[in-house]
Amino acid sequence: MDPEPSELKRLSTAASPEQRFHEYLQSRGMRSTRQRQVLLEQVFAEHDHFDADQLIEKLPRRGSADYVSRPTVYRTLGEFVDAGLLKKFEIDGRSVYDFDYGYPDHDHLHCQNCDRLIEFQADGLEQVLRHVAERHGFRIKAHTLLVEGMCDECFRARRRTPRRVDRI
Amino acid sequence: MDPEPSELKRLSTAASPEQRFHEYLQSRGMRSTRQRQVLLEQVFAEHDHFDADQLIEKLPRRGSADYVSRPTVYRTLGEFVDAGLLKKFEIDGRSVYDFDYGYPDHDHLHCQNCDRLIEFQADGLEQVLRHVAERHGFRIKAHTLLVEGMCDECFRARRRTPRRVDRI
DNA sequence: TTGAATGCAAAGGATTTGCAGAGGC
DNA sequence: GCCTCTGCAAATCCTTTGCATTCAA
Repeated sequence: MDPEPSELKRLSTAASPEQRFHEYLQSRGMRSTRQRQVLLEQVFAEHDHFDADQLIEKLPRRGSADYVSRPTVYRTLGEFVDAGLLKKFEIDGRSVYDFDYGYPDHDHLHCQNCDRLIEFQADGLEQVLRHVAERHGFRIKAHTLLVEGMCDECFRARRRTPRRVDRI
Repeated sequence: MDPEPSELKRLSTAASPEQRFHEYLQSRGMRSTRQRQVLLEQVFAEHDHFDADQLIEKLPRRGSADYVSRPTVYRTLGEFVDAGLLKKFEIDGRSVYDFDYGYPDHDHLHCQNCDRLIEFQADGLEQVLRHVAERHGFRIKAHTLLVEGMCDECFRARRRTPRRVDRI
């Protein structure tokens, strides 16, 4: 789950994530608090997938005026997902958050060797899904496609100096 | 996560899951115990995805001669995955096990309304993935495609008697 | 016989919740 | 001032682990 620069470019969109989130808050009678601001800024400062702990590491520490507690981080991430800013999925039992707003649709390759997450855009996928949905009368809201395997780097490295990784 | 009869037919394969598992055990110097037998039978008695709790509910209770403890259930499910009999993925933070041996490749539609998991075979998917793998020099070992949305039944039901489901 | 496997109890780790005080609007 | 939000501490939920005992080979 090591963050790395995304290959995908940002799409220009009507509203910024900040604007969109504020609309979301207003429409629900929710308040714009310091904590929500801090998180909004930190999350959208970088454009990469992350989990709760990785986010917390980057936040001001306990004692700082901008400290945000762990429960609030979780609560707010849930709100971002609700607001359509982030997408959430799971790898090995932990939640990973990924950008869903102002980003082109994409999925991930997960290297079981180095744990890296690599974004990709699968050309034909949308069509395949549309077809499936039609056949089953299913209304698609979202999808997560996670491909497990070994990335190119690890494959080459292993060929040079073979070492076991998975189990015993 | 309500189990329901699979639409997919069983493929005839060289060895039965039982045979395959015994080979797996032997090749690793592991033993064929009563608990592993009980689990093997219960799991392959039905051909449907399940989680640990659903499996445990169907097992003999504490006190029975065929009782299997929770830790052993988890340990053995891991062995089934290792042996290539089951596939494991996650929905809402809990592990779901699905048949991987003697079954055609398939993925799932997950209805966010009734929580049902519907299997499907996506025709073009394999090709799409092969293409992605090639482009990224990625060696695919497995994939999980989970499509979230609303199943036909729920959609129709809701149109008749609209009721909110997701949040508040 | 002997080392692998099990059950028990307890630990672990991520995430959530109850609640009293703080703070937007 | 009212009602939402936050931080704290503790709880929850699923899953794993340590260890003494049981049991397959």
